[in-house]
Amino acid sequence: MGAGETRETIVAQADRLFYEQGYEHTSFADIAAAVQISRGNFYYHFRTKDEILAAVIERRQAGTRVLLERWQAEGASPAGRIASFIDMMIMNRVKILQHGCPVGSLCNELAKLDHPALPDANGLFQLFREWLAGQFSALGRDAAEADRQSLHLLARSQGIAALANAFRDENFLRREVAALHGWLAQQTAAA
Amino acid sequence: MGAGETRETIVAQADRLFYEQGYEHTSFADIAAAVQISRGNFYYHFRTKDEILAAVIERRQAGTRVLLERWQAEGASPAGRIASFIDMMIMNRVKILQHGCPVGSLCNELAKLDHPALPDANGLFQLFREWLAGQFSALGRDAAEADRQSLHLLARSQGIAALANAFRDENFLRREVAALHGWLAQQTAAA
DNA sequence: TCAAAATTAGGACGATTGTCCAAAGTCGTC
DNA sequence: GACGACTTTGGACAATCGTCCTAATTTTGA
Repeated sequence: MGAGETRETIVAQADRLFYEQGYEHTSFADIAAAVQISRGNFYYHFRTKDEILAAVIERRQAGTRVLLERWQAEGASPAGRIASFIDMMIMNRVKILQHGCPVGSLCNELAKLDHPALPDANGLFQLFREWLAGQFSALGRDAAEADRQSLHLLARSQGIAALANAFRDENFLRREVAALHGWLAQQTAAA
Repeated sequence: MGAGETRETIVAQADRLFYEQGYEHTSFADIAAAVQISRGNFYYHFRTKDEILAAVIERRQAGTRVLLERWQAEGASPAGRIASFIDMMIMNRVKILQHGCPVGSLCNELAKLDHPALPDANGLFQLFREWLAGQFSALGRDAAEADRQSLHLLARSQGIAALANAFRDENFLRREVAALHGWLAQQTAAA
């Protein structure tokens, strides 16, 4: 296996484990076992745990950018694109019920650890924030109001993920997603 | 210092540290240093880390019950009591901006750790859930609808705390709290 | 006052952590 | 086919973790 492939596998497995078990709770041994390589080889690709965290965050940012670009290209209207964001919680409902929001839980953990990579993790929120604000702008809102609505939608989503995870309640998740669609329809009509 | 006082001090400091740094990231040494006792004395009061976590959760539950009873007694109406819950985010805004919601972040962490105390931590959510549902019932909702509105409000609050913490944005927090009051007024009018 | 009980101090323990290294293995290239 | 670069291996390392024990100290009660 080439070095690039091994590295990519390591980052992918670390990404999954950080989501499922948390960053600090996941050890080098855990990742090495998941990738089925020795801890020494692990060190060849990443010298510190911070390095792999940075790689995981970078990977998530790249994935998020791809996702947003797809929604941008496939959405027929700004409202339709925002609806894609909302429906993401339905698409990922199984994992959300099990492990919460990957962005929110990571930022929460890194904040507690006072970890230097926290701003990069918050950058994931920022990607969604700016993209959503762009959609609300396209709906006719001025920049400040578009940002406010973007943050409102982000917050609603975070809360839904947090409580759906705590109560393992899929009905609640679907109900709140429907409510968000209703809110979006109101915003569209008010434009 | 009597044993009861020492124990209480330990739990109080552990409570604070678990909130500020997270449960797993806080070591016995950290707590002992905060209380200014030796680790050996620490072990005299709590034999395992799980035991102290259980004590912290119990303490938070007791504190929550006191808080809810005070709101129950001091609130002039169900809507006023719900407003007390919403305003809690303003009262605790400094800590929320710094460390998020104590309940949400603890449940999130324990879920990742697959910790046996997770149901007890979720019980903190349940206390608010049932109390809020009681208020919405007093507003005339049937039990199922009251529970749905309770969960909706809880989720909104969780999301607000999560994003206010991530972006360290007090204006956002105040704005969303105001929006929640507006939502509450709508619910009251619709009763 | 003095022995018994309760409390505290300080260190030892095995396990695990992140980090690091030396040696072996694998691969493409001349 | 052999050389040099890249990749992998398994273990060593110091530090820290939760846990536990024994001895010293303080408090209590007769």
